[in-house]
Amino acid sequence: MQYNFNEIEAKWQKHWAENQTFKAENNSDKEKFYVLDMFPYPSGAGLHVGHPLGYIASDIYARYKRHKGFNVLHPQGYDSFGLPAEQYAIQTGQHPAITTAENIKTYRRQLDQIGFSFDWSREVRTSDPKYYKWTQWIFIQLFNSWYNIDSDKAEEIEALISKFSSDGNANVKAVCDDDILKFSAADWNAFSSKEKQAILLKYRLTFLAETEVNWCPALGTVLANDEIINGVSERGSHAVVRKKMTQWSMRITAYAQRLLDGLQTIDWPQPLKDSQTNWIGRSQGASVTFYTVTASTGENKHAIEVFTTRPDTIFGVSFMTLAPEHELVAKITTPEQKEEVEAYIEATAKRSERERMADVKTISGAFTGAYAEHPFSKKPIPIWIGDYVLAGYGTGAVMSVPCGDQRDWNFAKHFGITQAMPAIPNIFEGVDISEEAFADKEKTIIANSDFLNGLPYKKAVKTAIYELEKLQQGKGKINYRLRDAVFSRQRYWGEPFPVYYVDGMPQMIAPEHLPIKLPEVEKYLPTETGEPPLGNAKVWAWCTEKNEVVPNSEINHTCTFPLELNTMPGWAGSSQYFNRYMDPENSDEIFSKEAINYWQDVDLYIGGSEHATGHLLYSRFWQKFMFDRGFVPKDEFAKKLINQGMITGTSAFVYREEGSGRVISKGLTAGKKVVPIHADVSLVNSSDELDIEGFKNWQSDYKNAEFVLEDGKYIVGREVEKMSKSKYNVVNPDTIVADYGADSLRLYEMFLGPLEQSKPWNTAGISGVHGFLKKLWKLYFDDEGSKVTDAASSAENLKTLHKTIKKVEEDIANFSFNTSVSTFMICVNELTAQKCTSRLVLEPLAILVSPYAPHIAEELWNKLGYSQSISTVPFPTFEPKYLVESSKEYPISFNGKMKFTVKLSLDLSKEDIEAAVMAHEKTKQQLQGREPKKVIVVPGKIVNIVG
RNA sequence: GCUCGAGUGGUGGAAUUGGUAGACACGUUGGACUUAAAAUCCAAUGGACAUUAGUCCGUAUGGGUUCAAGUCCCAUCUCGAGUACCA
Repeated sequence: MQYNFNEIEAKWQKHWAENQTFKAENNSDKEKFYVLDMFPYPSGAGLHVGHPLGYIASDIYARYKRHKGFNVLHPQGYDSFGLPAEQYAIQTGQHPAITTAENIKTYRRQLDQIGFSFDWSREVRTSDPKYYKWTQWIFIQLFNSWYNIDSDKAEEIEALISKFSSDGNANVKAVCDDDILKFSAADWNAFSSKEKQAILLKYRLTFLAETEVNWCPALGTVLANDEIINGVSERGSHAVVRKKMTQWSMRITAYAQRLLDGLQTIDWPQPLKDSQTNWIGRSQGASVTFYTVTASTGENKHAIEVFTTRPDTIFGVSFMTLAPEHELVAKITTPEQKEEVEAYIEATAKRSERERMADVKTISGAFTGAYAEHPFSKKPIPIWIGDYVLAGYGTGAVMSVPCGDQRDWNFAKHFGITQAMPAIPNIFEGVDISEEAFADKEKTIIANSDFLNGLPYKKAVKTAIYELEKLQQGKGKINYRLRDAVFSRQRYWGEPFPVYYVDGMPQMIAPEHLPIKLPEVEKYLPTETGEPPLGNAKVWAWCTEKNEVVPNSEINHTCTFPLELNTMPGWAGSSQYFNRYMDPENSDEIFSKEAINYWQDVDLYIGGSEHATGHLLYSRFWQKFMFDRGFVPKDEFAKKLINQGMITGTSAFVYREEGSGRVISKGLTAGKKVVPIHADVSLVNSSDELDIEGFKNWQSDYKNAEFVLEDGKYIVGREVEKMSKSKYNVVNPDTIVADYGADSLRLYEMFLGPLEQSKPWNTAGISGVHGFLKKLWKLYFDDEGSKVTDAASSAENLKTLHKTIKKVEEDIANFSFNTSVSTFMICVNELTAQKCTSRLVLEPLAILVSPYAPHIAEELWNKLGYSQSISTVPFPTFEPKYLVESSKEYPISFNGKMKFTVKLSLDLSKEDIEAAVMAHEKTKQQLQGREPKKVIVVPGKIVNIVG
């Protein structure tokens, strides 16, 4: 009987689908286990071999947990809103929903043929109105919440309103906009409805704000910082400019500290935690207020607030620097300096992000002519502007301490010739600052600083803050780099907001009327007036009487109002999808209490590290919000997370000689001017030899090109790059599944190397795992049929089996799937050599292999006489008694170098071992009469003879 | 620049708390079977020297700790990922 993988795999995939083998129940006596993959964006290119890597790993884990008796939730779905489908729609006019549905079909077919144990009955698609109804619902919950600093959590806005009407806002401590005026209860009650709404908007967790955004004219959309790579859009590499816009924003900053603290409670990779920590960017210091001094005219003093991590260096301040965009610049600049300052501001505004990044060495700035007063010495300090100070961080102003900060030092040196720039004062004891600033805060004490003299860093910080507080010119402060997240996108293919506008004020549509479905539009581009694509919709108004979307022509601003034209960003749909899987068909609630209380949270989440500061941070934010409001029982959504590494492609290159146009084999290119050109990897064999005819047919430009060969062959160059269509290095899983089977693909992807490591794809080695599956098959069958007997298993058989059980369980616990594949190979090699046919060994072996190669395992199980699926059969139990050894091959080392081994009983004492080894003939030979200085004996491990 | 990770045969990689470096595969070479090929099976395979026995050298580089270092410490180099003037 042959191992016919195509037939077997099709048979079992059909069986699993028909019997809903992997359907998870929301109530069970079994313990729950939730294994989650990052759901894919269904792109038009389909899956390549890199995509399934994480899915195979999580599938092995999920299947293993089923064998261990858990009720496993292992869902899959699609993150199906996104820019590519929209861009395709713009180009072709094809509705993104159609493209998306087609792509999903391809993905589903490709996923199915790999034999994943997904519970497809729970599939979600973020672009499905049944799903995004709940994304809209969460948005409404955020809108109806504010962050109470006293209780340190989000609370209902109703509670805030009743506080306002009874006490005003004086005692409310909230995370909110910072331009809120104080009002009493009487004031509040006297406000108009619109005034009240405007004030509440400053408190809500999702709110409208005028924000400076990254505007990409080519895409007609705003991009998040993490969607911009090297100053251009991640997708399409279009130019990006800064622009002010009214946007929906999410008050993620309210959660900055809790997002940091929560990292301590979850088992996520350290590099990922580090990158979230850096992204949140907590820094502890002080805010200090400086007042401008005005010359004779006696104008108003202006307050300039700065944030500093070094209040201890307050006496080292020799000038101040404001961001060119700082609002005070225009107010304080003197008439004499006006021209220079304005010229500088204009020049900075012109510099694109890209230019600023490419050129960080250039120091530029301008003097405003204004001075501030030092809070303690009362001396005047010149106020400069410079683009090294960022408007978006801190207060957009810094107190410059050139002796303690290199950028301030550079700035002061650069402008040292102007009269406005004072000489650099040194406030550090015994430190030379003539060549560079001294930023090491621990290694000195403060000098030339009045009451701070002689104090080390920590004490000086405390004292400085204490004195600033006395003057009411400063206080200790914690600053975060994290900024509120912009939540509006000027796109078509995203979730519409459940928002309409009455008199310019946003109103939420009541949850019972959700979902608000995306309207049809003729064009997917922004409108000619610069409005988002939904501005093209003809039926996009909200009637408050009918409670439905009606044609725009009915807008009368009394009962029918315009709807929001922006849509939500990509991360909206992915920030709670893991909870929706728990109860995806529920149309009354986002999920039932029973479902969320049963499943609780994700036990294992596998996905790429590129989501570290996007999806994974936003999801944690929404989860904490959902927790505060009592919707979920856990404030972290995933206990454990594993980052799978990227599978890179091995690109192939041919070399075209400049001038002649000849295509030269790699070995002959030395000393010639050649341009490397990507060749499709399918045209190259495993010895790097190019199929020249194939290449000519593929690239007709080279139809008549002359190919210069070495030894009669054209050898291509190889380079490891990210797998991508444009690099012609994509390997499709379909052909591998057709040629070797899904089980081979699964084993091979695991066998390639550690899960978390990135590694190049190379199909050459797949014959190894395929050969293993054939050998496995042959343990059970020969040409006549089944070989399995009821014969007793030998001690040797059992030793092999239990060694394997032990190792595989350890490997799964460590996500070390590559080594368990090796272990299986060793096991099968040994059992083959032992001619093992015992059912007592071969049955457990089939179960062991089942999580990794489920199709062959099902078939073997079936042929062993069982009618049920192998998928929930208990995992074999490791029994140490089969591995007990009575003796050991001791490695005998001389001065740490292993020379030979001696087989000795493990019962021997240290002294016995030493005596046995010393008496050994080879020992005498090694020592050649010398007397050893020392003999190290580690029973069970090693003997080392020194001397 | 900063943060994190990694450097082991021709290749992918293994070595769980310091204790036999190179498991398991791929590739290569030789052999068996075959008219031939595929498939399958057997043997060899880190390098150098040595007919055999064996000797020496080997985990990016240079030091160190230790009876013993791929593993621990210090310094350096290279590569990868993230981040971008964060006051």
